[in-house]
Amino acid sequence: MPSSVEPHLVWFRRDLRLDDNPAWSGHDGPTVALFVLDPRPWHAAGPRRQSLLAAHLRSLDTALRQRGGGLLVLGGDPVDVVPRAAAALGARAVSWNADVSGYAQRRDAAVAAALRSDGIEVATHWGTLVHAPGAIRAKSTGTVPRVFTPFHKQWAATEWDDWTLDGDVSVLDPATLPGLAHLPVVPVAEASDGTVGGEDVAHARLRRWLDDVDGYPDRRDRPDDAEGTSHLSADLRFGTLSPRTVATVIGDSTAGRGAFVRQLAWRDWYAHLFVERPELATHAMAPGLDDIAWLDDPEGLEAWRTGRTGYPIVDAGMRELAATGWMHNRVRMITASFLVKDLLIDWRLGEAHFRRELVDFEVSQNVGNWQWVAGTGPDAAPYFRIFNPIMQGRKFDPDGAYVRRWVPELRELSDRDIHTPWEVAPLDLAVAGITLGETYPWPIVDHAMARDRTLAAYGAAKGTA
DNA sequence: TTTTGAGTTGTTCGA
DNA sequence: GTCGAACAACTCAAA
Repeated sequence: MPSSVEPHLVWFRRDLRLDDNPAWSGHDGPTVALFVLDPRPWHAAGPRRQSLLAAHLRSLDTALRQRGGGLLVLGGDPVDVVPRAAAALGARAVSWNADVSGYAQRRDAAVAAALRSDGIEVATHWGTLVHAPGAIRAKSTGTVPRVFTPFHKQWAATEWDDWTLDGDVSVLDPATLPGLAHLPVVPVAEASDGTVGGEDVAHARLRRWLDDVDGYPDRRDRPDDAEGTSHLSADLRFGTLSPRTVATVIGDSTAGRGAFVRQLAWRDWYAHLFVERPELATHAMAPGLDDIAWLDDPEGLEAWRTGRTGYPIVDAGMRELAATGWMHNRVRMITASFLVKDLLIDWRLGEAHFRRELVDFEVSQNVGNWQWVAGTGPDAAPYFRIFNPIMQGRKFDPDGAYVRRWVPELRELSDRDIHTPWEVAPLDLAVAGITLGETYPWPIVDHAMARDRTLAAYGAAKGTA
C-alpha cells in the first residue's frame, strides 16, 4: 500500500466490535484497525480478564480478515505507540471511543495532543455509553444529578445524539502495511483456556436473554437461577455489545424489559459521575466518610477473598468469583456488605480485589457500586442498612442450591440448616460429614456484634464531619 | 420563592 | 407470625 493513501486509524479499546460503533463507522475510506496492548492495565487484570480480552481480539481480527483486512496489535504505552503508528503508517486521522477512567482520560489527552502536534486529525466518540457524559444535568446545579431517579427520568426522556454509522470503510490488511517493521507488533494469541469471545457470541447472548428478560424483576435476585440475569456485563465492559444495541433490542414493551434497560441508566450514571468527579475512585462523596475507623485485618481480608468466612452465602459468592471471574449481582452486594459492614474493612480493599478478578471490571461501575454498598457514594445505601448474611442467604437462596454448588463441603446439610452450619446439632453435622474449624470454618465474626460496631464507627465518622 | 414529596437492592424491635 | 416504626440526611423537581 503506497503511503499516499493516508489511511484512517481506528484505535479500539473498550469497543471491540464493528457493529454500532461510531469510532469505526463514522468515516470513509482505507482504514487501519489498531489495538494497543498496554502493559499497565494488562498486568492489573487477573488471568480470566486477560484471557477474555485475548479471545475478543482474536475474534475481532477474524471479523476484520473476513473483510480483507485484519487487526494490528501493538505493544507498549499508547502515549508512545499510537502517535508512532500514526506517523509510520502515514495516517491522516485517528478516531476512538472515549473512556472514563482517570488513567484513560490522561492517556487519551496526551495521545490527542501528540497527534495534533503532528498535524493528524483526532476524532473521539462516546460509543460505550447510551448518553455521552454531560448530556444529563440537573437543572438547578448543572452537574450530574446526585440522586439516581432524577437522572433516570432525564436519561429516559433525552433523545440519543447521532452516531454516524454509514461510513464506507475499507479495512486494510496490517501485513501489507509499509512502515510496520518499525512498530512493536504483538501477535494475536489464541485464548489459552478455550475462552470464546467476539461480538457474534455477544449478540447470541443478547438474543438468548430475550427469552428470559420478562422474568427479570422476579428472578434477578436469585443467584441459584442461572438464567435470571443477562450475563451481558462483560460484553458491555469490552464493548462486544453496544449499550444502545442492548437498549434497542430489549426495548420497553414489558415491565421486565423496562426494568432491565433501567440498569443501563445506572451504568451511564456511574460513568457520568466518575467523569465529573474522578476522585470518587478513592474518596467518598460525603466529607467525613473517608475517615471511618476501618480495621486493619489482613486475616479477615484473606478469609473473605478466599471464601473462608464461615458465612455460606458469602463464601459461595467469593468462590464463584475466584472460579469464574463473575459473581451474581445480589451476591456482589452481600459479599461487599460483609467486607465493609461485618469486617469493617475499607471498601477500597474490596474494590481492589474485584478490580483484579472480575471479567466485567470497569472502574466507574466498580467504584460506584462499592461506594453504594459502603454508604459513602452518591445516593448510597444509608449506613444503617446492613445486610444480614443469614437472612440474605435464606431469602435469595432458599433451597441452598447456590451454596451447595460453590461450597460443596456443606452439600449434605438440609435446606433449613445450610445457611447456619454453626447452629447445627453435632450429630447432624457429623452425618453431613462436617467438622467446623476443619472442613468448614466457624464464622469469623458475630454478625450482631459486627452490626453494632459498624453503626458506632459510621456514627462517629459522621459526627466528626 | 419556598415547600414538599420521593427516593434500587434492609434489618431489628416491640406491639 | 405480622406489622409499623425507627434507623439520617440530602438532592432534585414538582407544586
